[in-house]
Parts: sequence; C-alpha cells; structure tokens
Amino acid sequence: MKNSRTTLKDLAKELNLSASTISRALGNHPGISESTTKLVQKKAEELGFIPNSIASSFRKKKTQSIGIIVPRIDIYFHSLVISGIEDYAYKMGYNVTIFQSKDSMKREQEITKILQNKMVEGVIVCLSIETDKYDHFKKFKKLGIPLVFYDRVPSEIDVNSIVINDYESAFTATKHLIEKGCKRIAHIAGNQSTAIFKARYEGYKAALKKHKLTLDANLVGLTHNLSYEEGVIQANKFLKLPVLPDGIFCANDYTAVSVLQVFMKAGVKIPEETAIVGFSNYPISRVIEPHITTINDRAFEMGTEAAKLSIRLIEDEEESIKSETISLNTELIVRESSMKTTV
Amino acid sequence: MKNSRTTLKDLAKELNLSASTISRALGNHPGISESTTKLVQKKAEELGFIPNSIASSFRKKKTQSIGIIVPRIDIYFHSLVISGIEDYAYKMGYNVTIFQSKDSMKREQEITKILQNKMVEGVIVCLSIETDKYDHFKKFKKLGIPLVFYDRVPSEIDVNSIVINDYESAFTATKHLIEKGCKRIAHIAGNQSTAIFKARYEGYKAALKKHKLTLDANLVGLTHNLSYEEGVIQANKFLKLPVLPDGIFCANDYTAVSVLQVFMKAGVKIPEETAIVGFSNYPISRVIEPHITTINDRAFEMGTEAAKLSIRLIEDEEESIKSETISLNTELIVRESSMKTTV
DNA sequence: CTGAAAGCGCTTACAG
DNA sequence: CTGAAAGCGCTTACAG
Repeated sequence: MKNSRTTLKDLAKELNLSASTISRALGNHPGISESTTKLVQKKAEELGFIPNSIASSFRKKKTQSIGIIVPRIDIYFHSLVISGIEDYAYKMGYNVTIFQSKDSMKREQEITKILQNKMVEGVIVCLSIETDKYDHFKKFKKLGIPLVFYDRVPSEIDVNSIVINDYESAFTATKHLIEKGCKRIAHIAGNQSTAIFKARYEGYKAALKKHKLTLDANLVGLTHNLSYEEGVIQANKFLKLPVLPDGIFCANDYTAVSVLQVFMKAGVKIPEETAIVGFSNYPISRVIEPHITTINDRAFEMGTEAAKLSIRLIEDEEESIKSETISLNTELIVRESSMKTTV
Repeated sequence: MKNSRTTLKDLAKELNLSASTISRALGNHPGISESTTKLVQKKAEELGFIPNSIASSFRKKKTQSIGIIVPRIDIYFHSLVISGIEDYAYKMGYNVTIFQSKDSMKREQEITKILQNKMVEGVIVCLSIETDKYDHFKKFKKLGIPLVFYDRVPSEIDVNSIVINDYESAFTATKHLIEKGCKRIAHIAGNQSTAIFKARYEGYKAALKKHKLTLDANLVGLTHNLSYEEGVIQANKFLKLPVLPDGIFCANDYTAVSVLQVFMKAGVKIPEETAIVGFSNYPISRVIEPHITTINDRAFEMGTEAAKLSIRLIEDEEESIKSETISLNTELIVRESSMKTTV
C-alpha cells in the first residue's frame, strides 16, 4: 500500500533546519534552544509527522519490544499472565509480541528462530509440555537477549524464572483440610514429570507426614493433564473405596469441580462428608456451588514480575551473570467446599 | 547488552563474494547459481548467521506484523479471538503485537499512536466500551494501514468488520424456547448502547412477535454489563413476579449461570418449570449443572477471519476501497437447561 | 550469474 | 546552539 509519510527531512526542509536539529528537538534534547524545539514540535504536529520507529529501532538497535512464547493464549492462566506482562511493559514503553507453541516443541523451536532475528530485546517463555531439550534457547544468551521463564521452567539451574511456591502451597492446602478434621485425605495429582505438579504432590505428602497421617496409595489419583474428564474418572474411583476420603486436595480447579460434581451426584455431602480444596483460583471456583476453597496462584502478578525482571535485565548495563528465581507466595482462599465445623 | 551478530558483510568477506550475492543466495533468488547458493547457505549456517530482520523491514518497508487492540486479554472471548488471529497470522508469516485498552478510550488513543509509528502493516481492533469517537483511527487510512474491527465495531458504515449474526442468533435462541413450549419468556439484556446487545434484544422481540407472544416489560431485565452479579439481581426480580417466566433467554452465559443458580436455590426446577438459554458458549456453560443451552459465538473463527481479512488487505495491491463486513453464523448448542419435553 | 552503488529514515559523535 | 557527515544492515535497480 502507498506510503506518504512525512519524514524528518521533509520537516527539515520545511523549516530550513538540519535533520540533526529536528531529531534533537523532537527528542527534547537539552542542547537545542527552547524556541527551536517549540517551533519544530509545532510544525511536526501540523504536518502530522509520525516518526518512523523502525528506522529509529534499526539505528539505535533498540526495539523496545518483548517476545512471549506461551503454550496457548486461550488458557485462562496464560491469558492472565500475558495481561500482567502487557500491563507492566506498556507502562515502561515496551510492547509485546505473542506466539503460541501449541505445546509443540517443534513449533517452539521455530518461534525461537523468529524471535532471534526479529530483534526483540527480551523473551518470556512458558515451555511447551513436550519440551525436554533446551538447545533452541541457548542462542539467546549468545545474542545478549535475556530470557525469563515462568510456570513451566527448564529443569536446569541457570535460568531466570518466576514461579510460585507450589510445595508450600500444597502443604498449606492439605494442612487446612487436616485442621478441618479430615483424616483420610485424597490427592488428585498432575503429571509427575512436570516440576510444579510434583512439588504439589510432595507438599501434600509432607503435610500428611507432619501431622502423622499415613499416605494411602488408594487415595492418590495420578492424572496426565488434570482435565475435567480425568477428575471425573478419579472421583469415581474414590467413590468405590470401602471408606470414602473425607478430604480431597486437587492439584487444580478443574479436577476439583469434577470431584465436587461427581460426589454430590452420588449423594455425598460437601463439605460435611468430604471437604474439597482446589488449586489456581479459576473463576469457576467461585461460581460453582458450593464455592471451592482454592489457592490463588497469582497469575497476573507472575506476568508483572516476569515483565519487570525482563526489562531490568534488558536495561541492566552490567550483564548480571547470575540467574534469578523469583518465587511468589500464594494464598489459600477458604470457601464453602471446605467450611465444615471443626470437631 | 553487547551485540556480536554476524552480518551479511561478514559473510561476504568470508566468502569473497559481494553482499548483493549473499543477500540473493539467502533469499533463494533464481538468478544465483545453485552452487553459490548452497555455499552461502552452508557458510551462513556455520557462522550462525541470523539475518537482521529489522534492517530488512526497514529497507523493504514491510514488517510482517499486525497490531491488535483488545479491551482485555484475560477475557475468555478475547483470548480465543487472539488465539485465532495468532494461529492464522503465524501460518502466513506474520506476527502479532498486542495491546490492551483496558476499556479506556484515552488508552486506546495512545495505542493507536504507538501503532502508527511502529509500522505494523495491519491493525485489528475490538473497541473499548467507552469509545464513542473514532478520529484516532482515521490516520490509519491515510497511512494505508488496513483496519479490521471485530465484535465491538464503530457505528459507522465504512469499516471492515467481523461480527456474528446477533439478531438471528437471538431469534433462534428465543424460538428454541418457544418450541419447547415456553409462553412467558424473559430476557436479560446487555447495554443497549452496544450494537450487539441491542441486536440480541431485537432478535428476542422479533421471535416473540413472530409467534404471537406479547412482550411483557416485566420480563425484560436491562443490565449495564451482563455481569454475574447483575444476573443475580435480575433473577431475584423475576422471582418476585406473581407468575414466573417459564423460559429465560440471557444475552450471555454469566447471567445465565446466575439465573440458573438463583432459581434453583429458590426451588424452581430447571428446565421443567423454567428453561434457560445463554449466549457465548463459555466453558462454564458445559460444566455447571444442569449444563446450559447456549449460542456458540465462534470466537476463534472470528480471530481467524479477522487475520485473514487483515492480511488480504495488506497484501492486496489495488487498495480495495469498499469495506467488508463478514458475518459469521452461530449455532445453538442444546443442553439440559432447556431440554424439557415438549407439550 | 555477479557486483558496485545508492538508499531506506533515523541518530550521534564530531566540529564549530 | 546548530550542522555536515557517517552509518546502522539490509535490498534492489542498474550494469556488465
């Protein structure tokens, strides 16, 4: 399409000034007289001058943009994180370019290539579920482009990452059930090859141990991806036990919802007979009845922190070598699904 | 941060060829011998050459990028649309830069300025709820940057837009209730200054009229933003009526959920005494019990179509003057909340 | 099939 | 306080 943009030169010619002066005046450079600056800015406004920031980026080798790679945008958790990133980045004058890996390592690898030559200044990533090799991220280090991971982070140590304290959160959630008088506490666990779900399982086990409750293998339901459907399957398994669990800690809210519905349909009273705690604070947890006690996973703040760290690393002159892991503290949100009167 | 990228020139020097040849060989230009092309590409790989696409964009005046302005990323509908846009854009070699207006016209105006000098090649927008002036979009036309609106579109005619057939969808939803034997059908309506909600209200009215049912003002609940809470308020109003509505068509799924919950708590049988239909096919509609009959608003496809149209307009040589409105057909998804046996 | 040269629109070190 | 000049890393019309 035709391009009839006014350029610096046009402005210069119009005002009988040099391009250098125009450039400086527009940038409010101190070494330009106030009158000239005023004049230039007025004229720029008048001619509808829009600086070509591609030229500027090219010249300055600064694009003021951050690349994001997420598995999918339409997963609520990620949409919240992205929202947090955009919000902070916008305030700092950065913009964000988004790519979806669709949980494919191959696509993730393609995207890293694109990001390398697109000259983003920083990259924020949540790994695809398939990713078990990290070579495609190494190039960023060589190029001096800081990488920040969140949620699903590489199982290596020297990366910048934003996570939540999954272990402690799971511990807290389980302890809450214990304090409510539960003795037979079940757990619906996520994929144990994913660090965060492993940590949640560990936190659950630790809380039981601490309170001298024995771990019963029948009360642990391992799932592949914590889907609603898998939750239904696990719930039905629990229902067939000779003695029902009196508390269930689910590693996410989807499975918490399915357990809640399956149990209620089977006539089990929630929370009196079985108390339920989820994880993530998805919107549905405060809509479904009874409302579900859950862990606020602070997705938005995760995004804010990721953006903050990324921009700090971008603007940091002395390339700080050491990697940083920021662990956010979650909070337990107590709702009806676990509100039974303590014994 | 330090930048030690290999450039075209480095490659040229290394191979004793000109930069022109290197550039062409990398681009698989036909006028270069196969052997040279092979040689250059091998060397490029070897030296880890990454083309500087900012330089290339600058030179070619093509950034292969699309800007998106949405009210919020963390609204499920928008996250789906964005996902659809990214998906199609990615396939076509475009990337997407996202901004949130946060439903502020002021911020939307700021963003349009940024997008104008960022040299995106196309812009896709869902207007902020506040927006009642469109001057900030005019500049795009002058710059030859095609604009595509979706969902909330300007109340002017000459814009490209992707919408769904709200009127027909509402008509279908209401007709469905009528066919199920409902005689007193209520409607929870959205903000009537927003075109889509107005169209849904009109569709509801038209269906009543067509089937000779009278419109009862007591059965219409106007809300400001169709929030869950507003749904609760309207539901309680309906409960106080001497005769309950036997069908309710809600302009979105949030209010459908709240009506369903309030009515059930009041002992009303769903769908036997009151059937409910929502709008949007939010995930919660197929989780809450009874599952809610709703309209699939095809958000993902809306994104795909927006991207498709945007890219077509970008790549179209002969700046097609006429604007296009693409209206997607929705579908009614019948679930338990309206499945009562017909009389 | 390959190369020399110009130039995209800015910014900035250098000079005055 | 202002200007001339060089250059960022590519691409492409022109020439051979």
